[in-house]
Amino acid sequence: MVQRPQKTPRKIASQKRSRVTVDALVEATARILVKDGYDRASTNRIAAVAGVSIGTLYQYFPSKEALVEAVIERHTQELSQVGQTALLKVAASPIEIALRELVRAAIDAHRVDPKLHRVLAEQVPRTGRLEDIEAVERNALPLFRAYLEAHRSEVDVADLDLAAFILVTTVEALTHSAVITRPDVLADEKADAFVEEVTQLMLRYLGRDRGAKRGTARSK
Amino acid sequence: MVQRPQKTPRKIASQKRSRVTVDALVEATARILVKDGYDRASTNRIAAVAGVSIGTLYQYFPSKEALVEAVIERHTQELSQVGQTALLKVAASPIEIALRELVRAAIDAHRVDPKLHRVLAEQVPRTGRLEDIEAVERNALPLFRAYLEAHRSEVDVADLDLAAFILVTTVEALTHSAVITRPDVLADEKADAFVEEVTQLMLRYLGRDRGAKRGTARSK
DNA sequence: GCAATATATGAGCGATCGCTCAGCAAAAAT
DNA sequence: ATTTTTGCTGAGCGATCGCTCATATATTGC
Repeated sequence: MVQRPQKTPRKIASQKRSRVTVDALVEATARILVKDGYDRASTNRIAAVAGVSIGTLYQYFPSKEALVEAVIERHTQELSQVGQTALLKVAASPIEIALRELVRAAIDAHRVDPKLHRVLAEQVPRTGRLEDIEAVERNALPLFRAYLEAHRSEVDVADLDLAAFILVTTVEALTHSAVITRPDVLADEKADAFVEEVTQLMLRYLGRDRGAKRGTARSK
Repeated sequence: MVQRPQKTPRKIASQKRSRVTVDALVEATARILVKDGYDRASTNRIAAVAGVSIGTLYQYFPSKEALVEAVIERHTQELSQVGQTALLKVAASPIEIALRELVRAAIDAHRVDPKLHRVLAEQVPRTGRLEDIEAVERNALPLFRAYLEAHRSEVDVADLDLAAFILVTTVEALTHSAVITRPDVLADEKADAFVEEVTQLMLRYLGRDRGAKRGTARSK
């Protein structure tokens, strides 16, 4: 259990057969993480579920951490993809339109694989190379900042960096919390209200939509 | 390593001597968590640092999880204390004053023991009884909701529950992120600007301070 | 076909872990 | 003073873990 494993894999998958093996290992890791949690996700078990021997596992992943990192990498890519696609789509739209779409996208992203997302967020110790899962935010922040910059005239804030940080952090936290611990606020009829509230939170902060009539078309 | 330990301690500290022991164990656990991380925080090591035998440890804590839970409990209490005190202090103040104070309090709370806070947030697997560290939020939410309710006339939102959830989650996420991953935004000169931005985010959302002059007295 | 290379196997090592238990020591009750 | 209760000790058990390595099997290049 002492951690003095390699830092790099001994081999890199080159033939098709081995690429299949690598995929199976990553997929098995994800499945076990979801089903049994991080602590019970032993490398022996992962190899067994992937249908390969433990030795094979260590051909391509130098440590358990590397395996989990691959899962995080894959998951993060999927999330970021949703976000980037959404940002591209609304790049030319005014903030009133764009922010609403981005909030929707953030929720969609968290729904890609919520169970895995939860495990990664709650159980995987962030250590070494996976210091923070919030790599998604790191990806999203500069992109969103660029959007704000392009729409500078619609936006009334002193510090764009700070504003981008605040908004990205806020949206991530709210969608995360909603998906993970408050599924009720995302139930069918209520989901729109939630999107609307978060959108308003952002719009008003940016100095738009001030004094808009409120309390209409929102229930409870 | 199989997890079939007791669920309750065999003994409960009754004499002063043993209460000292219990304190030492909790304190040692916190110190080791900070210094070595969760994985290396073994019960044997904890007992050694606390200066008691491993057997004694298991007199008062049925499992490693119970020990960590005690640390979380203690830490959570301290945080909640800061929040509750602040809320009491501003209970009668208008939201323009109160929210700013609450933001400050949230930052202060996260500064109580940031290193421990970080370890608890990032490394401790949330499993079993410690499903979510965000118990702080669970404590804060009803209190803050009550404050909003008492100031209903100053607030223009349709759904108080939803608004309270959004604001509490947002403030927690922003102060957490700032303290943990962006200490730069809390540097001396900039801290006030950060407080101000977060306060404005909340105030504007609640329908106050619309159309206020911005871009003054804030730098960069 | 045959060597060379790439891939896969799995028994098992060394380390560590969480935890138990039989016995001893101090404190409280009698 | 003696018994009873409470607190403390630590060697070591059983389990599991991450991981290595000697060996075997596919695949590729010639």
